[in-house]
Amino acid sequence: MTQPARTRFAPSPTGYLHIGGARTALFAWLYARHTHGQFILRIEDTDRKRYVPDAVEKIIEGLRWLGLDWDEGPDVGGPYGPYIQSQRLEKYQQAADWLVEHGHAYRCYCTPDELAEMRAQQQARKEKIGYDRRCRWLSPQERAAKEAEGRSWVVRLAVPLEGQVTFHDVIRGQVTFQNAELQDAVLLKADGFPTYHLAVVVDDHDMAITHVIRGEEWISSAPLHVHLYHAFGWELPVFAHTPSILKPSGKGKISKRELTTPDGTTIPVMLHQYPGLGYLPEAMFNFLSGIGWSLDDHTEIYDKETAIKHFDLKDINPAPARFPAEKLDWMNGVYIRKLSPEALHQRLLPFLSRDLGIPQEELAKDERLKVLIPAIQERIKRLIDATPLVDYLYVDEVDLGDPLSLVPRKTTPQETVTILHAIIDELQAVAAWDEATLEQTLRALARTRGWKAGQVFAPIRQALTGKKVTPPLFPILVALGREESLRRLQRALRILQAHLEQP
RNA sequence: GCCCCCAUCGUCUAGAGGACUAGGAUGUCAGCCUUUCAAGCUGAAGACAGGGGUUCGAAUCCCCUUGGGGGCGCCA
Repeated sequence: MTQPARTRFAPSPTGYLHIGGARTALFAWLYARHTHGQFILRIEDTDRKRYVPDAVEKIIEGLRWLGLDWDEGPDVGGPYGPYIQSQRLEKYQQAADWLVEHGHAYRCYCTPDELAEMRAQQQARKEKIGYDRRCRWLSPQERAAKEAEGRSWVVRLAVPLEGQVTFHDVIRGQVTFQNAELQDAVLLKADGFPTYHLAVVVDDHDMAITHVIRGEEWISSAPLHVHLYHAFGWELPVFAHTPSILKPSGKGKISKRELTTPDGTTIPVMLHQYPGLGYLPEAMFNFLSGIGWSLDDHTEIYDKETAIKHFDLKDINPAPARFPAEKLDWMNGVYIRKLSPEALHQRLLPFLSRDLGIPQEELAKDERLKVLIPAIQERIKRLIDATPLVDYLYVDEVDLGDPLSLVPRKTTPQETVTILHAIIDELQAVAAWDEATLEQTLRALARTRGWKAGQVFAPIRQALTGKKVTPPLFPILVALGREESLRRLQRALRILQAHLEQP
């Protein structure tokens, strides 16, 4: 058995949770649960300029919807709190001071304007872009002078000038960078807030995180973090840089607040958009876990417990993946079909209520709807797909459109009038109004009169719903009841006849 | 431009030197079923990016090329 791991998901509240972030969180959660360790939620709100007020709330909502839970976090507390970085500022400031005192970092007095100017010059001379370390070599006297001027300063990491750093990544193996390629990154900003680099390292160490699981966009700053761990004399955590999820087009990774178009259709990339479209959280979980990881060589549908049992970081595929949107729809359909009719009924209520403008309580009691649930269950991929399959129940008069739409293929309008008459006669006389009896009766009618079943069914479908595509007829007849069904059939017949009598 | 990561059917993936005639899924197409549409079942087409090595043997190891992704901020 592997050692219990402490993993964390550390989103920045500069926006909402997107698919890629959710999948990374899911992997970190899976690994914590797999090892019977802990999963921690930490909020990295060190960028005051880009802070989005309700982002934390939305992110938490999204993670919970997905079915993730955390042992420690801003909302649940824990022994290593606080779990919000803006509440831990002293820790970072102390850490930065310590680094400066011990020669691992230095104060830099350059202003943003000076830095911009420096970069512009580097660009003009086609030199490598990056901080030229001018403040690293300042003499004590020069420093004293800068401070006397009252200039503000940032703390920068003094990276080794030569040699290389190597770290081990569970899903990529050894990764090596030349120190000469590294920047003297800012650790503490002029406003006293830490940058990501300082804050993650300090917090991951403080919170006893054993596995740093994050998106692959962090690979290039990992060497900086390794140097920080070394400077502090701390033990390195295990790194796992998760592959990014690309747009369905394959061009670029999925980014915040962007809707992507594969071939005309738009696909939401923010997690919070999915519940409202009628995707089930258990389907979403299953689906997301299957991007960059697979249970085995043939299992597609599995629950959380099974995933936990099989999951391992080292099995993550390092290659970036496109977002396979079509597969999500298929999988969501699978999960919808797995629901009991009662459960599906419950989950459908908010969507139908919204689309039909009918209070949920009213719909919940509607027996007609219940009759139709099993029939629509295998016909929808998302919860929002149900509305057009039941909306005809809730209209006073069906919109028949062109009266000739009542006429089936290979049938004349006159013949259709005859068929409708026969249907109405038959249904008025039918002994019991249940699916079996109705089917028997109508099939018998077709047989004795020499009509194809479709010639009888098509006009009924059209008369009752005004649609060409609907769930099966008999549940609809039962749902509407004898009286309403006949009323709609008679009205359809009248309209067709009237149409035929016109010159 | 420089650095890093990556490379199996259209797409998501299995594959850790011989078990590969490269497996599963999705999507597509066809057939069956059938009252429409679905669902279901059957079947088909469909991939190791290219080139060099290493080895008795390579999808699997190494190198190069190409292609994709990421990074190069007082953003995370």
